[in-house]
Amino acid sequence: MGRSPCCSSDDANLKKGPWTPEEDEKLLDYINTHGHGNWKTLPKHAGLNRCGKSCRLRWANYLRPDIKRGRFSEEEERLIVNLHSTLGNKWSKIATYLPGRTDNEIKNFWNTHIRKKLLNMGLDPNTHKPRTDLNHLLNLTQLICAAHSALKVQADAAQLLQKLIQTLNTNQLSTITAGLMGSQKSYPYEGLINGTSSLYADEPAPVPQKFHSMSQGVIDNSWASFEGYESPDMSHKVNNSSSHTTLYIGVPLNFSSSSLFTIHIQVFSLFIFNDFLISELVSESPETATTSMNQMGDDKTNTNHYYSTMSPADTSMFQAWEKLMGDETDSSFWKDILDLTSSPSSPIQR
DNA sequence: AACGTCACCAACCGCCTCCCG
DNA sequence: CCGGGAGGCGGTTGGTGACGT
Repeated sequence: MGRSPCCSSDDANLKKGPWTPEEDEKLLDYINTHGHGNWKTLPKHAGLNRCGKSCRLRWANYLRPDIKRGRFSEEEERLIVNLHSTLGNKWSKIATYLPGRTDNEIKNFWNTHIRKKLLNMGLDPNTHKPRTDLNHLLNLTQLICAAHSALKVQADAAQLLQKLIQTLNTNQLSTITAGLMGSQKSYPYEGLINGTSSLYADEPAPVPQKFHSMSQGVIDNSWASFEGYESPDMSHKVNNSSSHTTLYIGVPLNFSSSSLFTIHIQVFSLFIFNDFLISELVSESPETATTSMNQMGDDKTNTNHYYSTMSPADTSMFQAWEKLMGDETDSSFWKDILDLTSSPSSPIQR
C-alpha cells in the first residue's frame, strides 16, 4: 500500500530550501507559546508556508534551545566511534548519548570526518574492522606523510618505507600478518583488537605509556601521531646507538577501547628498523637484491618481529607505485613526499 | 581576478515504525 | 487485528564558502 508523501502534491507551492530569520522567528514564537503539538497543522497556525516536516526538522536540528553548536570535541568523537561500532548507523540512538547534538549533526560529522579517518586508517567504516582489499595499502601513504611530520624522518627512511610497502604488496600482506599472529585466522586482527593476542609470542602485550591522539598530533588525521610513543618493550630501540635513523611504525599491542587510533596501528603492525635496513642495503646490489620476509630470531626480547630487506633505491619507484595505485594517485604526490622528507630540518640525525 | 575543486552541512526525500481508533 | 497517519530515521542532495591553480 502506497503511502502519501509528507507534503502532498497540492502543497506544491510550499516553500522549500533554507529558512529565513523571519521564518525561524515565527516558528520559535509559536513553539515557545503553544508547543509544537501536531506538526502537520503547526505551519498553518504559525503562519508559515512550510510543510510540517520541514518545521519539525528545523526545530529539531537548529532552533531547539538545548542544541550545542560548534566543533565536536575529541571526547565526543571517540564516543561516536565507539557507539557506532556497536550501534551502526543508528544516528538518533547515538545522539541520545551526546547531549545537545542532533542525529543529523552526528551523521554529517561522521560522513565528513570520521568516516574518512577510518578509511585512512585502513578500517572499514561500517564494520570497524580492517579492510581486506589491497586498496587499504593506499592508507600507508598516509603513514609516510605522518611519519615524516611526526618523526621528521629523512628521505631514505621514507623511501625505505615505500619500498617496504611495495614489498608487502607483492608478498601477500595477509600472510605476513597471519604469521605475526601465529595463526591462520580468517580475521587475523581479531586477537589484536580484542586484546587476546599479541605480536609478542611469549609476553603480555606492552602497554603504551604515551599515545598522542590524532587531533593532538602533529598532523590532523594522522595515525602516525604516535610521536612520543613509548612502549616499554620498544623504548630501548628508539634511541638505538646506531648512527642511522631509526624509524618505528606502530605498534601498541593492547586494544584500547577508549582510543580510536590505536586500532589502526594494530592493523598493520609494522616494525621498521631503519638502521638495520640501511646496513642491509649498502651491501646489496640492485642486480642481486631479493625481497624477503624474515623473522628476527636473535632478538633479545624473543618476539616475533619481522623485517623486510629490500633492494636499494631504484629509479622505478614512482612507476611501481603508480602501477600499484592505478589512476588514483598521481606521481606528484610521491614527489612531494620525498621532497618533504629531504628537508634538512630533521631532528634525527644520521 | 577568474575559474575549478573540494569540504561542509542544512535541508530534503522516501521509507520505516509506532500508535491510535 | 488491521489500516492509516504522524513522527522518526537514515541516505542523499545541493548551496555555499574556502582553497588551490
